Amino acid sequence: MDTPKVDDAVIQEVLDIFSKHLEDNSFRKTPERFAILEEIYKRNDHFDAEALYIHMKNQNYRVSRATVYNTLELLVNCDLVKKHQFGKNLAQYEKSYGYKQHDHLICIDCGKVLEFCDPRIQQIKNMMGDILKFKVVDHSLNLYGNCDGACPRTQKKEE
Amino acid sequence: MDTPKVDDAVIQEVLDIFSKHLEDNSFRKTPERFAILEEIYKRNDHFDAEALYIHMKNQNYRVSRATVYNTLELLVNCDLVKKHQFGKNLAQYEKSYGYKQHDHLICIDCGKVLEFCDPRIQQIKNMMGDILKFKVVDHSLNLYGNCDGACPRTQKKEE
DNA sequence: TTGTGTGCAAAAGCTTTGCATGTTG
DNA sequence: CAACATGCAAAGCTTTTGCACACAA
Repeated sequence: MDTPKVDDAVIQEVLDIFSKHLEDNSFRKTPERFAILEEIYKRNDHFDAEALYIHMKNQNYRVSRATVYNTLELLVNCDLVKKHQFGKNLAQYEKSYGYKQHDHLICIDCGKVLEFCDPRIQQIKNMMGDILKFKVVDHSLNLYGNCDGACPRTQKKEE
Repeated sequence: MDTPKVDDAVIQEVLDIFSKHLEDNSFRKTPERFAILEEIYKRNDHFDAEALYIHMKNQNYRVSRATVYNTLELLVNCDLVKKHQFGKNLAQYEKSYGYKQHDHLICIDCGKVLEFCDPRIQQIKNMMGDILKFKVVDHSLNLYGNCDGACPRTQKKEE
């Protein structure tokens, strides 16, 4: 729910995983790719591509939007980053290594995102895959509502 | 799962509901709004705004994209149409009156969309709402996978 | 008659692409 | 050194907005 491990050990692990993924697929190991992965794993929130781009710029990295999008796709492909669409036409991303599967509850008033886990999702995936003859490889469950008293009505109070 | 009722009785019902909704909110009853609703209820598939716009044009209605988007929003607000995002940056819509709640299974290879119902979703919504102090008003559950043997690999074979 | 709704086209916002240059393998 | 990745800017696509005109109330 809070304070995920952001230590250097985790960052080293994901860098290694990414490095191997690039190797296995004959993609090149560029400094930009590793820098982007590292910055993502120093963050703890959900972010969009533009925010990540700005963040990289602020850290004085010389990157382009194209590279940010390109790298995000690579990271999604090797399961180090997860991509979401919380109802709007704007992709949101979050790091995913070392976190257990979870889903999201989104406040339609203030945009706040909470996370939760429920084992019944896995059961539903298995059952529906069997019944409908689908090989289910992924899912997305979003609950929409509002956080009532706690809702600041403004965009993202705690940032 | 198939052949939903598309008879005139249903269309009349939704036209009445929409009419009342417009009245209650002091919105005007324009021919465009009713024409769009009617065309939506003659279809049985998931569609995007552009496809609906083209469809209206082909029927020789004189409508604009602005009106299509405007009307879709009105229809979503009064629960006659449901809006989805199946992973891509493109809103998909479907009529929702008279259908029981259902979720979707999307083929990542051919884009085919299947529907299913599972009561456990409702349980999860209730439980998570209680635990996290959220008033859950809506949800979206998409399962992604592929339909293997049945998958035509091409976009939407049956259209 | 008044003001909301519409059509049209331009603008906005997110993402992708083209091209010349740089850099990895 | 050859091919791929990058930066930059332009283009693409979906959706929204501005404005003058039409029409519902």
